[in-house]
Amino acid sequence: MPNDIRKTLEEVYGFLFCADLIDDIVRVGIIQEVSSGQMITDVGDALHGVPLLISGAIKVLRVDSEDNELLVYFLERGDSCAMTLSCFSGKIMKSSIRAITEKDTVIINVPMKEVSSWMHKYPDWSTFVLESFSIRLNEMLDSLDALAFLDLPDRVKRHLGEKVKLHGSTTLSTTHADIAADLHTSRVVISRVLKQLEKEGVVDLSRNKVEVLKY
DNA sequence: ACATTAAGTGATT
DNA sequence: AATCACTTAATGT
Repeated sequence: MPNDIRKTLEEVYGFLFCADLIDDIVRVGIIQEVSSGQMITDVGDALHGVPLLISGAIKVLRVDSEDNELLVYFLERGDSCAMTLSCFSGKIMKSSIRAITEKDTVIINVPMKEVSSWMHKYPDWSTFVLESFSIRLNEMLDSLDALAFLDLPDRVKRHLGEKVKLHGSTTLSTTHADIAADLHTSRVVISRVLKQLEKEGVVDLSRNKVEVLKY
């Protein structure tokens, strides 16, 4: 099994991390396999380590006082979470986001104290941390733009496009209510928007399924 | 056949 | 674009 992990790690992170760093990750990392739709982290949870995504996808959500959600961005293979990376002091912090698996997902969890020493030990690691921040920040700006500048039909289209890319399929197993939750709106308005998109030939609708025809 | 959950719709703000 | 109140349709037991 450890050899297996090493191989996948090399596959996903090999071009970023030197062999020594990969050795260290294998040594201290804890493999976590999570099935789709599971909440991994909630707002207020203590962050004990840095998760490195091996496969699958995770959606990162913001939550309001009434427990309504808003999708911030997705994390994919090779990504990590900026939230946890920000604690390189080694101090344990609390999460300000909720993380839910979008598909069956494998992550390798690195304890916080290791991570902080790697910042000095491995230039590869500090580069990875800074690059991750940069990517996350840009993704967040994209989401902010969508939220501020796009009307709902366009936001729905954008969201569907992202899901298609993520799942590698134009057939999405999702409900109108799920989409509504991600976009922080109500199911009724999503149903209406989707109906309109169906008339325009953009999607094909059936129960628990959205077939994306144009994106 | 019945209950449950998803989706559609008109009216109102 | 949101909410209410209700209907219709699909699916599981």
